[in-house]
Amino acid sequence: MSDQISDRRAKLEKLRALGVEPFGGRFPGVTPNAEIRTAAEKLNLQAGQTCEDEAGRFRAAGRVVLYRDIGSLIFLTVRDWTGELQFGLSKKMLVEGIEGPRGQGAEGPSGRGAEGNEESSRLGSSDLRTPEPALPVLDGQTQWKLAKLLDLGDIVGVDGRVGRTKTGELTLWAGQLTLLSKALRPPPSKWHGLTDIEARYRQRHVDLYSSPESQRVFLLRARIIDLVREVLRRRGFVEVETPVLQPIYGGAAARPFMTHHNTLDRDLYLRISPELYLKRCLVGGLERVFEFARCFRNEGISPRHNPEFTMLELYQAYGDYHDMMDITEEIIAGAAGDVIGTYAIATKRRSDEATKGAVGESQAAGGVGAAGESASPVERLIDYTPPWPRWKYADLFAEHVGFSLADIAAARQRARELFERKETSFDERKADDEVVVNALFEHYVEPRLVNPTFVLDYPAALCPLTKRHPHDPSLALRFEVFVNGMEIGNAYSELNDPDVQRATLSKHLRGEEGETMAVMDEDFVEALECGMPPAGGLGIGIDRLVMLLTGSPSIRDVILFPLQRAMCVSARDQLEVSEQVAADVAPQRPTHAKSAGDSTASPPGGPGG
RNA sequence: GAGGGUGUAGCUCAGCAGGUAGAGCAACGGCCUUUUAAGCCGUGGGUCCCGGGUUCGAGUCCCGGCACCCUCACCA
Repeated sequence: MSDQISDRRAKLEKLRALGVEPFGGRFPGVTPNAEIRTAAEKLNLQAGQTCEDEAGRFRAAGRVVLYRDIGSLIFLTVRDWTGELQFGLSKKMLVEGIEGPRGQGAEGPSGRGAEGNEESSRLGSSDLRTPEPALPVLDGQTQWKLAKLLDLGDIVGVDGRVGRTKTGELTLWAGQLTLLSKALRPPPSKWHGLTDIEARYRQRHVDLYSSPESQRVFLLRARIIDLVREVLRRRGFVEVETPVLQPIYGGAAARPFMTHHNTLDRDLYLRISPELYLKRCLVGGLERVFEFARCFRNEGISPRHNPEFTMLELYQAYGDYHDMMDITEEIIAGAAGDVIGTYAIATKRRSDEATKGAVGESQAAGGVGAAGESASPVERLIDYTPPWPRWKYADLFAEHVGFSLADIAAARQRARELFERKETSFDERKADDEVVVNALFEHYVEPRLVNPTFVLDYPAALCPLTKRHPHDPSLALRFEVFVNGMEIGNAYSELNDPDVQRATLSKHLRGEEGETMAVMDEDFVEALECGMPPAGGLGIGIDRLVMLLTGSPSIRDVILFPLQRAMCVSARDQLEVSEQVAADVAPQRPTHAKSAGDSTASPPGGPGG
């Protein structure tokens, strides 16, 4: 075990000996740091001045990120999820009790303890809730000793008054200091946070508390999802939940994860798409439905692919894919404008990629072409201002590939050239015509679609779940939206003819490597036979959307806990050490944990039910 | 699955012609009532990712493995 951890454990015992509970308890009435800052601005405090009246009293809490001990005076920089604030701890103030100790009831002045008051009025009369035992009020001497034992990473609370130091820094001068949680492991440096990308993914909790930029991404993700819900509710959609465990997978072309239900003794798949169930909802008369569907695809991992990801899917009865274009624009441009605050958002690259990656890239690209621009990272500014251009698939193909997609001979020849030059592993000899054409489309066209672009009217053979174009049955009423060369949305005028559906699901296209959308689901086709209203359907990759809007270079930067390989041996050793410590500590816990002794109920930490 | 890169103290990183493993921050002891990544004095801290090999001697060279990042392929 590292010395720093044992040092901190030693402090833990010192604190207990002083009568300080190191892991705190309920601490109601906390004002977020950002709010304290805003409120304090209005007080117009001079440097060196502390606010003497009620308007300057606050209760604040957060994690200690900087600790400056000047002897009889300690300054803490404390961070919560709204920002940072300096706490001032003065020996004189704490020991002599200049602020006067206040009991647990101290909710702060009226208007600020609102949260606490509301809770107590709601819960106060209820016998169901026994109030948590108040933390013992510490005398001034003990509080000062506590202040001296604080470490970076500890979570503390303070009741105090705002003021400004000689240098003008806004400071909450503590009348009372409360330890809310001791940190037994040291945090990463405040200035660098975790820069090791692997550590950021494996120990996301550390990444989050040490990097406000990382926290910001996930707070924005939540707001983007909120905004999507608002847009859809306003349009009359209802949110539903459909099965993740499915007897037959469908709705997309992908390899599934398999699992098994023991009691039913039946193999099941984790869904690759919610589509077929949401359409059953349409059959059932739920006319506008959506789902934030966690989907699972057993395929490669890349900066744009995670084995589990979140897809928004929605279906609107009596609509078509043009309605879906409007919704797509409203959702994505709306999220850019309302959540991010601008229609112009830059993409980013890994910061270390600029130097390290460039070496490998230029070597790899050495034979391919003189495009030495890869040496410098590309940051693109993407413009989400609606409306977005709408191009036909065939037109884009002709423009960028150089001949008509009807010229199959030319397409096959071009595909063979790419294959022979090893620019792609796609072998046209094993593929049907439409698959060859689409491979060229993906190679030549998609990377060039940087600003948001709708691509309309795909070859019907590629779209087994889509209604045919009324004037040209070789086309499907489908669009995909691309941003920064990446597909982020896909929509159809939904196929609702059960006979056509049965036929397309029965037909397997060659060239899809065994992955095909055409998995026959007789139960689904029977549902269509009951009559599904004509409808527009849309899917948007939420993770990718969040990537784009937050300028994150990898999908793993927008997924809290991305899947990682098993940890290496040394990391497991560390875990074993932790378990050893837990075993050592466990027997003495009851002296501090009151509930453990007097309760026959649930095990510690259990839900109690 | 193929190719390239990375792995050194709690964190961020140096070190390389093979010759006792370094800095800043963090930690530990001491001083300081207005600091701003506080400062000053002193101290401790390493399976140089793991396993082999070459060598008198390997963090450094060679081989194998693991993890992560990037590119390509499959896919959203």
